[in-house]
Amino acid sequence: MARSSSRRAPGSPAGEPGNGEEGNRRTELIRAAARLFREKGYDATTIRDIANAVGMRSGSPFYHFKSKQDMLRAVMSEGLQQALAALEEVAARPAPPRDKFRGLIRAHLATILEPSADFIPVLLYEWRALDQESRAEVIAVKDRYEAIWQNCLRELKKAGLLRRDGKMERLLMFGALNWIAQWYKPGGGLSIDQIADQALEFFLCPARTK
Amino acid sequence: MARSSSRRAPGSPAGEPGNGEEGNRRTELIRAAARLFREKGYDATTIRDIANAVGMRSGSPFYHFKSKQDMLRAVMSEGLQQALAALEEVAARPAPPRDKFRGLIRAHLATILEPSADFIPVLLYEWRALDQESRAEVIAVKDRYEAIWQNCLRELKKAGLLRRDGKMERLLMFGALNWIAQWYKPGGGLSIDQIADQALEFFLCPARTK
DNA sequence: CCTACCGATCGGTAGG
DNA sequence: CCTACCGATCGGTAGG
Repeated sequence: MARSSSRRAPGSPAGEPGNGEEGNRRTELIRAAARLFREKGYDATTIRDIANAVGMRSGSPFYHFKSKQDMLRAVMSEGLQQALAALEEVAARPAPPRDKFRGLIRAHLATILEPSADFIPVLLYEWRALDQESRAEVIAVKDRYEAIWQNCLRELKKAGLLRRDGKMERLLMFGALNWIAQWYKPGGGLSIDQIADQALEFFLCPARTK
Repeated sequence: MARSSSRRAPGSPAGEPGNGEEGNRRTELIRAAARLFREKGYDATTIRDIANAVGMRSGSPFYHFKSKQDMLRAVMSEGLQQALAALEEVAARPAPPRDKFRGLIRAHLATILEPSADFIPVLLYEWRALDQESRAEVIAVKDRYEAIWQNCLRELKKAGLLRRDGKMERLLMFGALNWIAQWYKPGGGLSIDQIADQALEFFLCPARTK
């Protein structure tokens, strides 16, 4: 029952009357937590940091979350669900393998590189801070996320655009893409789409790349 | 002056008489710190954890290091210097571009995957925990480490084994390789050399890969 | 390198 | 959602 508040659209404006208020405060807290967890790490972020970021006092976040761990779980779980939804939308659109692959790369890079897209970087780099019990919930969604990629790799191989389509290749690609979050600065030299194109060219076989 | 103790060989046995004792205790502390920083993160690791790991009481590490930050700096800085030495040894041996590239990959993977090789993973994943003042010292060594790779990429391109040899390609490769530290479990299915060969095949152009 | 300790800060709670 | 607070723990130090 307490979970049903997460059904509300996360981006809806705060000015509206009715039961939207509570969900908006919760969403504000999750966003602030995601940003701080990414910038300073889970352990270096205090409840007081998060509360201050949304104009609350130190005890008040516990009205919305039962613990700091629960905030981390929410950041990772809800962030990954949004990322999966975006990826599924791309995967559902019919397209040749190479175009679909580029779409997946773009969606993934948007998820980890766009300003205020802190959720998945937190998932990637704060995983060990998540309690053992909460991990299964996230892993279940991650499996679906990875399956979409593995399907795409299979199609690419069938089309002769990739030499191997094993788990190893998927992990090498994920590493290359996820690492970008470590050095990319928004507003720098390259746009997300330009980076996506360069990664695409790096991953695929040159013979039929055009 | 205080730094001169780091000249001592880090692996020398502890049983010997003379001035070797102090350096060995310091080395034990750095190793324990590296392992704990990697497992739990810098902020989640306490001085007491590190002291206990080598059989000391909580105040004693401060006889060897002036602060917890100083231990992190030592882990990163001395770890990277060792990694650079290993990489330079490979780079100095004359070999065709493809073989040299495989040698670099193997050296790098050994540095991040071998049991008790915790130093560079700490450098990679705890960077933000390092004080601003200590970063320059590490960056200077990192620049030399990266220059070796960039040189090798240039030779690979000249030999027609690589399409592009820019900074972007180096970063994509580093990401793919460094990410392996996130999922690799020693004693699992693949050896480090087998992983190196698969990565090599993934990175290079297929036409002349054999 | 140990004993004994300190000030600061942390996650979390009671009661409203 | 705030006020006021608590027990626990932390990095670090003095003195030996």
